[in-house]
Amino acid sequence: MKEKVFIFVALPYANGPLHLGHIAGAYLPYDAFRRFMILTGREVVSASGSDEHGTPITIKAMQEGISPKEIATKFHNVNSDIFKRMNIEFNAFIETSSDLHKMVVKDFITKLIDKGYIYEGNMIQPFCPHDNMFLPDRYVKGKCPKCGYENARGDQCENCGATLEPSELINPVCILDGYTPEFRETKHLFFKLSSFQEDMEKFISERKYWRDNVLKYSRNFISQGLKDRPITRDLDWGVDIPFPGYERKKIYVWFEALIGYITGTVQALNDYNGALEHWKDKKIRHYYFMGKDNIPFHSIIWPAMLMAEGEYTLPYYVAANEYLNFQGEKFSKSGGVGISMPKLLESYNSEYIRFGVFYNLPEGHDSDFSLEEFQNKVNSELIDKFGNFVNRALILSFKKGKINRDQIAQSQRDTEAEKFMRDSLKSIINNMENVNIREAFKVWLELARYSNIYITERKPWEACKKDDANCLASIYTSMKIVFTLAVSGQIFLPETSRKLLSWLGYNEPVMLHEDLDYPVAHVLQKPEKLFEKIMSKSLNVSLKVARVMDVMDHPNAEKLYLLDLDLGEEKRRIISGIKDSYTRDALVNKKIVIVSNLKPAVIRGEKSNGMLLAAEEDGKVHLVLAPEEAIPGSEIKIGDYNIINEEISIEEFKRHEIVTYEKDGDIIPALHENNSFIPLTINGKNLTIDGKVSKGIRIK
RNA sequence: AGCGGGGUGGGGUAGCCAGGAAAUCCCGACGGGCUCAUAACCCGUAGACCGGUGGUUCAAAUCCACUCCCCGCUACCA
Repeated sequence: MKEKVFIFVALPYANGPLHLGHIAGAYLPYDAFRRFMILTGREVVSASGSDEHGTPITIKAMQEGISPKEIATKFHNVNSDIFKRMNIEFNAFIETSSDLHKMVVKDFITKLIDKGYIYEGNMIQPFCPHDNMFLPDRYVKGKCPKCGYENARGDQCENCGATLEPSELINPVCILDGYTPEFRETKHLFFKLSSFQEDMEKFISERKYWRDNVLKYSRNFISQGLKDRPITRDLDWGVDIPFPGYERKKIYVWFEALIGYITGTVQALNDYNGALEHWKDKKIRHYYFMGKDNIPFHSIIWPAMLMAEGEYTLPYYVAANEYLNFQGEKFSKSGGVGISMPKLLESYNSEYIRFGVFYNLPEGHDSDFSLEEFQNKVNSELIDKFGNFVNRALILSFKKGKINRDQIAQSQRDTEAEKFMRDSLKSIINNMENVNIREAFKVWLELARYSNIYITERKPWEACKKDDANCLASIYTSMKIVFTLAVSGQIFLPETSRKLLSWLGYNEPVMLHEDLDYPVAHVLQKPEKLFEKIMSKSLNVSLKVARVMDVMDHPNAEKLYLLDLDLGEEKRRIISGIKDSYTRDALVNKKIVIVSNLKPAVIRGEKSNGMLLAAEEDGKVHLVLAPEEAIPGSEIKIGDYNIINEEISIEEFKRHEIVTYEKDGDIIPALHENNSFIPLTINGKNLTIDGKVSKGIRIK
């Protein structure tokens, strides 16, 4: 009978599209592990879903004038699509606003109430009379009573680090509308987490095989003493509470989202009672994947909830990853750092993205993702090393025709290569078994590198001219390695592996085990290229031509202008500090160049949607100008860069050094990179600089 | 302020928890080889006193103490 395994991933919050950090931190490692479990013969049930309730979604909905459900559904669909395109698969991907989930939660909580782990208590909560709602602690800000910092949040002061209650703040205000909140007493249900102090200590001490980061966080969390936690909130978007007197409240999201794992199991098996029976089956191992911020919820709180429930199986493994940063900074949608998955998928093949993430998996510690390194690694390691070896072997084998195992006698070098291959395979399996996905991946890649050396040393192309024995043995051994790479590669690069296997005549997934059998080397059709190299480099800087329509003085700033710009289809207003160098009349109708994908900024009370390019020398500003015939709104070309047009922060823009550069006697703007200068052009013509400037001046 | 991560050849990294001969891999530089292969592949050379100081040890990039930098989190977000 097949071993059963449950694999879960933290539910993504449905208030925005996932970015690469989420994918690397949880979903892709999960997907590799799930594929591995299936390929090694386990019967897998896996689940995740959209976490759709909670205040942030209701607020976003209010701001956009639509219902919370619409927001949730929108991002549920966006994220489902991302998973599909990334080949990240689930047996069930639920929505927490579904009837099924509400039913599961209700049953779960009822059981906890019956067993006495839920009690009623009162707490003082800030209430905004203007919005007519209770506010989460962090939605209140005011002066810190400890250090006097003006912008302290209701839960903690960022300046001195003090943990606060919203009611302690001096002059508290609601961050949504600035009104002063009232403090009202409100009753809530509490989960008796405190009664699991000893059980949790024991639970954690029994899980020495977990990763260090998880153990550290968990021990730290427990040692501070487990406190009871409220599990209800004064909200109208969430799961109802099956308890009299709570008709106008909902379950707090953290409590309810965790129960989504049970909902997911029910949905995957399509059998309510059957799924719950499986949850009671202690022989089934439960694996959880998540980012590090989610550790205590999965290593402490959820296990405690399960202990309270009494019958369900506790987590076997909690795999938390660290963070993937983007070019040195944390991914942040709102801060304009990083690229969203939809954009990334527009530019790159999902297999490349998977490769790039596995290569840099933030398993033991934070790691960094930069587009440049990503392309470099895809080109040099995936395509040059792996792709090329596979291609060499396939072509040799295709030309030679079918080779049967009985036909060959391996040389010592062949046996040595085969041993290396076997050891690699064992190591991949072993590492995957212990959820060391990064290491497993490295071993897989190392096998490809080794194999290039092997095939170069054996020179089948030469051997085949002399004697058949060496020719056949070396080709057959090479193909054995290709087969091994393809089979084990199904974990990481499913499409590439599927393609490879089909060329070898395997049209179904091939199960993974230490004694892979490959009796006949036979390449059915002339092999195609597995990969195309990433040729164009990407740059997330969108520069556009803009015609100045009107110029006004900034109402609250002496040195600033407001410029109304014509960008073809679009009109924009930007703010610029060029009053000392340009009069209003000198500006009107000029064709200037702006950074169009900058995150809008508010400067002295006026909103600026972009920034113009100019060089400043000796206090005088020189505008970057587009040729007279340039069409407003058209995009500037920067060498052969592929321009990604995604909102960026000013800091990120400033990393790109645009300078004045002398070419054929003219001073023109160019991007300075790796000691070379790439001119900015439009329709093949260089941009110009207004007035006389020296070369090498920074443009900003 | 608290918590977390990091400082290793020109750039990016592995190794550190379980200390041990020549510190890994990719890019880049230089020289050579090969031609089955996707301007690939293979070999070789130069280049790192492993942030600093002190300690433990026969032995430290690796353990301990102190110290100096960097970055992230403590806003909705892994």
